[in-house]
Parts: sequence; structure tokens; C-alpha cells
Amino acid sequence: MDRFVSTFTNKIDAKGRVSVPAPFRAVLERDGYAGGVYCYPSLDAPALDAGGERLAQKIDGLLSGLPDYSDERDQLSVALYGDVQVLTIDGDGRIVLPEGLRAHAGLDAAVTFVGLGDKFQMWEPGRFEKRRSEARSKVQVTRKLFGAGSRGASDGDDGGARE
Amino acid sequence: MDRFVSTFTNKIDAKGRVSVPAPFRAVLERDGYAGGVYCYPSLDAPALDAGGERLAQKIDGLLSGLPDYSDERDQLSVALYGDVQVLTIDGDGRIVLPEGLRAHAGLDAAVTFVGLGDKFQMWEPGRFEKRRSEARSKVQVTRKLFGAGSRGASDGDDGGARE
DNA sequence: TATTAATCCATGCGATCCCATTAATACCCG
DNA sequence: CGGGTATTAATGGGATCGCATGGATTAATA
Repeated sequence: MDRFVSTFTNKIDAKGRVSVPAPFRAVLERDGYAGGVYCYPSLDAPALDAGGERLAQKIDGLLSGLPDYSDERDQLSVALYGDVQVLTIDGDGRIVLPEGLRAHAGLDAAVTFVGLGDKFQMWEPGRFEKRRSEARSKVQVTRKLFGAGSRGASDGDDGGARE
Repeated sequence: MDRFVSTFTNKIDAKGRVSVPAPFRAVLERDGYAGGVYCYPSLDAPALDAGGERLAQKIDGLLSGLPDYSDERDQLSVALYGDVQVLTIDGDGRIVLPEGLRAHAGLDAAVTFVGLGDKFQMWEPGRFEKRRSEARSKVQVTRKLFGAGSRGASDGDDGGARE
């Protein structure tokens, strides 16, 4: 498998270390792990975005779409690259979260790692629970928008289950 | 055969393991089994949805339509990827259901596997029975609406349940 | 030398693998 | 057609391995 999936919650120890979930580490390695995890504050959430090479390239891709020396590009560069930190994974699969990043996500005693395909996020467990339920109800709606969308078969309704 | 059909009920053992019905395992393999079963809480029922690669690609398909780094995409990703667990099937054809998933479906001592074509659901046997009988009476009604009703057809017991 | 960061080591719990047992079904042979 | 056997699936238990976690030790910096 080559994408980040599922959620895991790990503790932050006295030294500020957290274990990156083993499955995520596996993904990072396949992704051309170059000694570090790219990590930066999520633009629109109290969380941190992180990923490997693929994520880095994606960011590059976004910027390359904009004309050089444009205001927009400068702003975006700063927003995207400015706060990026490269976190190294130690021999035991742990990273240390710098104070700045911890603050942005309100991280304290534990971290919830959330797989999002080609990147993952780190949340304060409590906040994530809240966000998750929001996202969930939103999907209910989105789902209806997609309507008969791709593949009509068993889609319209999940087996008609209702209770 | 390449679709999940019928229902089977298996026990959860002391370690939280359940045997995936052999016919379902066969389908998963034909479906390009990549080492795991994708599983997540059903959106509108106290049950779990699960499937193989085909299901995973369907999820990807939903997201691929949205622009990277949009708020909408992030939210949808959380709901779709964040809730998904990749369950590995051990050498004996069993999976382990994580606590979170078990809770959502109210799973305790046994699991009823319900084939739904290109995915299947896992129910707490009691709840499923209830839902099934409801569904049945609904069909009765629908049939009357259609008027056609070649009466009595396959009424007895929509089979499957082994044991 | 004091302090902080990085590396190494130890441990407990949970997940995974392997093997044994039972039960149900298909198969073969008398 | 009946009896018996071989196979496959489900389940239970024991042993093993890996991961997350905590602490100690060493290296680096001021």
C-alpha cells in the first residue's frame, strides 16, 4: 500500500517525542524517504500537515502553476514553504515536534495521526474528534450531491439499512 | 463469481478475531487483494462497510475530482480516509476488528457478514435480524406499489445464513 | 561545565503467526 | 445406495514478534 490511511493516536513523552505510526513510516519509505518528514501548519485547521517526497513535489506543482515573481506566487510560497519544517525520524521511529508547530495544533499530551491519502495530519485528539464528526455529517450531504454519481449499483443507499 | 452475496454469521473470539467467510475471501482475491480489507463505519447504519481494491478506488475516485489543498477536499478526506481502517487477513482468513469500529456497529460476540455486491457489511446479528425484517416488510409494500407482484415468489427465507 | 538534543537500550502490551481441534461437506469405493 | 474417508472452513489456544513507550547514555552546543 502506498497511501496514508486510517487514524492512530500516540503519546508525546516528556522529551516531546512521538512515535510515527508504523504503517505511516512504511508509506514514507516507499515514497522515497529522504531522511525527513515535511511538516507545516495546516492552512485551514488547527492541525499539522505532513508527508514525504510526494507531498513536497505536490507543493512544487502548485507553485509552478503560477507565474514567477507574481504577488500570488510569493504569498503562496511563503505560506507553503515558510513554515515547513523537516522532521527527522530517529532510530525508533519517533519525531520531535518543535514548539511552534505544537502551538499551532494545540498539541499537548498526545497526537492523533490521520491518514489523508498522500499526506497525513496531526491533531490534538480532542479537537480531531470534533472535526471528525463534522466532516462525517458533511459527507452525508456531499454524498447526496454526488447522487447517482459513479457506478449506480449499490451506491444510492448502503443496502437500505436504516434503523 | 466476483460479487459479495449472501449472509454468514461468525463468532468473535477472545482476541477480537473473526473469520471472514470463505466465499468473501475468494471475492477479495479476485478483486486484486492487496494485503488488506478496507473497512469503515457505514454512514447511515450501525454497521461496517468493507471491501477490497475496487472499493478503495471508488473512494479515490470521489476525491480525485476535488482540487488539492481545498478545504472541501480536506474535510472529505478526513471522513473518507480518516475513518478507513485497513484490516489484514491472517493466514487463517481472520481479521481483527479495532475497538472503534466494533463500537460503531455494536459488535460483541458475533458478526453477520452481508454481501452487497461490490462491498459487504458487518452487523451485530441481532440488529441485522431486525433490519432484515423491516426491509422485508418494506419490500412487501413496494411490491404492492408495483402491482406486479408475482406473489409468494421467494418468500420463505432469503437463505444464506449458515449454521 | 551546564544544558539540550540525539542515540541507544530495556520493557510491556498487543498484534501476528502457527498449530491443534472440531465440524460440515464433497468424494470415493464397496 | 450406504459407509467411510479426504478436504475445507471455523474456532481456540500457545508462542512469537513488532511496536509504542520510558528511561539511560552519549554527543553536541553554549
